[in-house]
Amino acid sequence: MSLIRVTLADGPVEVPRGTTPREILASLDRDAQANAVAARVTGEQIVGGEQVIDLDRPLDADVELEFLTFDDEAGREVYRHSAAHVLAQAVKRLFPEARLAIGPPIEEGFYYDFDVARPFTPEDLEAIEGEMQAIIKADYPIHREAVEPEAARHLFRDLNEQYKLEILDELPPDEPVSLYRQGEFVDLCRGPHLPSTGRLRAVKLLHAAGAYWRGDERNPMLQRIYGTAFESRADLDAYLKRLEEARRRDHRRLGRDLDLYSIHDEVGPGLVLWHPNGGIIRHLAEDFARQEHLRRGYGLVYSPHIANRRLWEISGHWDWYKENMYTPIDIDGVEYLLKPMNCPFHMMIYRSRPRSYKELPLRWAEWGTVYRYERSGVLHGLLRVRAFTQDDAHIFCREDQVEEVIQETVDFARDIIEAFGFHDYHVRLSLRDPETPEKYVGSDAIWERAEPALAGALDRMSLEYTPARGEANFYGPKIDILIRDALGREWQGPTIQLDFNLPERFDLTYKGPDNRDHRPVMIHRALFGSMERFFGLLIEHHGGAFPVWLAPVQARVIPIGERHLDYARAVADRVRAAGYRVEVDERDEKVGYKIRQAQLEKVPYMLVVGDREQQDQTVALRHRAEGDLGPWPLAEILARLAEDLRLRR
RNA sequence: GCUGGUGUAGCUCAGAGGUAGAGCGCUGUCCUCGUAAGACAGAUGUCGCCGGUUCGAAUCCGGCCACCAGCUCCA
Repeated sequence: MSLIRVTLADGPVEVPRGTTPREILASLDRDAQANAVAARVTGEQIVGGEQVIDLDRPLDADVELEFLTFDDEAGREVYRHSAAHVLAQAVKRLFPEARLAIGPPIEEGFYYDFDVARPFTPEDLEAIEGEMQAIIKADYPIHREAVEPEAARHLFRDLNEQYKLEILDELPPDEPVSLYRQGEFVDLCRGPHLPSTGRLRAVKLLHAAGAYWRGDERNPMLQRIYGTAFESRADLDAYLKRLEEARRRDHRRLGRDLDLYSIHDEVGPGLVLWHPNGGIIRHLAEDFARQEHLRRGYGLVYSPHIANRRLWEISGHWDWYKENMYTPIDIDGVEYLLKPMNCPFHMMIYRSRPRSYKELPLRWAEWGTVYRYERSGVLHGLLRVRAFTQDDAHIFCREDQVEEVIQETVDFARDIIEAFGFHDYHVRLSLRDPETPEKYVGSDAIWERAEPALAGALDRMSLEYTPARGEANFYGPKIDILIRDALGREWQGPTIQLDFNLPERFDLTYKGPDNRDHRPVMIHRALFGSMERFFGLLIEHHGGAFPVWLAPVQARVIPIGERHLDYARAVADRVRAAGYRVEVDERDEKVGYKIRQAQLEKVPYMLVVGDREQQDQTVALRHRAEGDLGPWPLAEILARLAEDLRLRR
């Protein structure tokens, strides 16, 4: 019998060919045995160099072997993928006519899609979850089986699993496919999986929702069941609790509780009213950003909210963006359209006179309010609305300036979002899909120069990013910065997009040193993205407890009794004179009541004044998070506020 | 737009064919108070909208609107 060499974390071992990871695991300690969910093998003879495999998959080459647990992302995926199979098995038992689609693990759990005659009810989910528990208890071994595609096709044809057949049709016809069996259940699946269903410890179904087959709305709608799975009941409970806490940070709830903004049927869905508390934050954010723009060489421009339909025909929006635009307004027999974007106006400014290479790059910014028709089901608080203000800008430059301009702009974007406390964001480089060049405008040559220029700029800044093939706009590649909301969903914030289309359509040119006309490269960019969305994300990021520089009320003076009112007002006057937003709670209530109010409103500082403070000319300082800080001279409080402002705390 | 769910006081929610309820908040009066809710009293309202069934509809039926979760799409 031939031996293979398996290298574990603590050194190599020689084992007979065909030994399984599980057999090797048997020689390790109990914890390792209890925690392993799958194995990762690395080696020259492994397809792709490394692979995650079942614990029962025989090894037939020299490999490095690493056991994966739930704590490894890959291990977690295996665990949850197996949970999805248990879900499918339970559904097949209770609803034999259900057709299986797909059931992958996702970031925080798993789902499985089914084609069923009637959608699942909450009661169905309970029953299914019960059946899953029975399947877990039965501890069916999970077997992998490699078969020829034709055999698999037979099997699924007999089982009437049309979606599995569709998937089979897209797999390479001459490579074996893998089937996974547990009890009476069989699924077409690449795996890997847990050794047995009993290995699952805490599983919970969360909700059901419709989802189109293959994510295409022309396809039939399937019923998707979402669930999650953890290694222990306690971890599952902790996760559910975290979801609950996230709900408390939801900007829609805080927006109302903190009186920041509102949306009304009478105004219209997706149309936001900013209240004074939200308005001051927006004002401060815009003010800060505007200063930064000027400092970085931007010009400020303004444009109207409507424009002649002809402009949108030139820009191409009328052709390819029509479904997002509102119906025309008739003015003296001419059609005008509400702007869904600001760019055409900036094109016209560029074109308003001849341009020289000497004046490039030109950077023009506008806080432009745009109007887009969004389908009714997609609106979401401040994060997805129908009228929003972009901190839009267009940069016109020569091709040789692209990389530098991109770099400067990414840098600007980071400075802005980090100033607001966002340090955990995700950069995505959206590239074209070279398979479908017909979907993009601009020559191959320009794409081939531009894409590496974007990547190069990110590399030079040592920024980690995810390249995304096929995510580019049809008019050019882009860099997006994604920010998470309270529930972990990612939203596009800053975006920097190259545009090969509009300079062409508007026939923009500049005179080069050769005295000939050249086409400028145009870059769209928005750093907040939209003020509405950014505000929504800002609310969730801080849980409503805005940093001092943004807090609508920075300090509230709380007099203990009526006789301290004059002193309270005097304190407030001095704080206000120093430039802060301060108010006095003059209501005839107990201190505890007023403090509770201020805490709930997340006012950063409470300045409590009574006999002692009045006597000593001090203030009893309380911070919303740190609590009672004792007596402070006013001058020191002002110094502390100044320091908070400086550090954007 | 699609699938499912939900719309009752400002908020959170109970009520399920017989004339609208709680807590918080709000208003008033009293209390003059030392770090997250003082006491008492009062007012909350087109039960999302329109239509139907019924002697009678918040409740049953139909249509519409909005919201929530997901899908598709996107700043």
